[in-house]
Amino acid sequence: MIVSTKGRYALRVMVGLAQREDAYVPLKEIAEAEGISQKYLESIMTVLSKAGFVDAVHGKGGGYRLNRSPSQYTIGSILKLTEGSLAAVSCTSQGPAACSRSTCCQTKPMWDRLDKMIDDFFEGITVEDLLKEGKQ
Amino acid sequence: MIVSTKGRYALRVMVGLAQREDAYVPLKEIAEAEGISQKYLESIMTVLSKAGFVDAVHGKGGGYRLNRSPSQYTIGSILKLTEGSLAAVSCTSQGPAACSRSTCCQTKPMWDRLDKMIDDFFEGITVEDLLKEGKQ
DNA sequence: CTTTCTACCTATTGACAAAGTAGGTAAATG
DNA sequence: CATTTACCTACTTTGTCAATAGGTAGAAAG
Repeated sequence: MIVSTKGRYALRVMVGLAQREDAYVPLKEIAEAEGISQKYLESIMTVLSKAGFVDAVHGKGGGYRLNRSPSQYTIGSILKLTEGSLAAVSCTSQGPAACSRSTCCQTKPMWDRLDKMIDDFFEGITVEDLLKEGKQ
Repeated sequence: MIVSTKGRYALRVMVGLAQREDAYVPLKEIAEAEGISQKYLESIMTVLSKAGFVDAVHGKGGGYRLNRSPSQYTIGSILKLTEGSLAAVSCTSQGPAACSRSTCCQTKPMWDRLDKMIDDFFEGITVEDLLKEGKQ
């Protein structure tokens, strides 16, 4: 599984917020609309908020909303934020966790190409694209 | 992580066996060459053997070898066998585990396209391709 | 026919992360 | 001040991956 529920929920929430345009939507409402546990969703919204992907306002009439146009959010940026990484295998990671055989491994170049392909895929889609897709 | 060590080890073993051509290579030798635990590798070789991907011969002079030309093995076929599935997300699975929102989910079409892209990628590469890649 | 080499089989363990839960604190509004 | 909301820290549960342990059975050589 390359993308866990965390990233998938985040995407659905972002598309949902895009549909609501400039309104502030409380967490409770998002959770119910998407069928996600409120408590679990909290941890996801915190990440989105801290990274500046959404505005958050306390108190009555508050909640979350996007702070840019849906076309300004790539799917890749949202997934990298919530998942940490989109690597299909651990082989391609750098630093201390790097594979000791990476210099001679005959499969490594393939993993690099796969990573590149997946990254291009997600960076080439925006929240706006998903919005439109649903309306067809 | 879309591909675990099981699948990655299996690929490396298949490429390794391809290099040895028609010789029977004992598990112990493969494990040492690839730096994989013998016992763990056993479970992988059993899968490859039962699926008819390799020939296995007992006793002295025995071991494992490929039973087709390296060009006859797609990477996709090996990974699907050892990993069970190459799905990037659980959303795209059919049957009882299917997502209840799949019919209305605005992200689902994207996951379907991703799965297709990944499948095409792996089905378009063979063990022979990886062999050549290492020699460049 | 016995020893050695090899594959094959079943079960168990440890580590880790994902997914979800619980209970409280702080800010904004009316 | 009361209500609504976001924010924070910690915990539990679950499941899978990765690896380990200890055997059985087949094939070949001496």
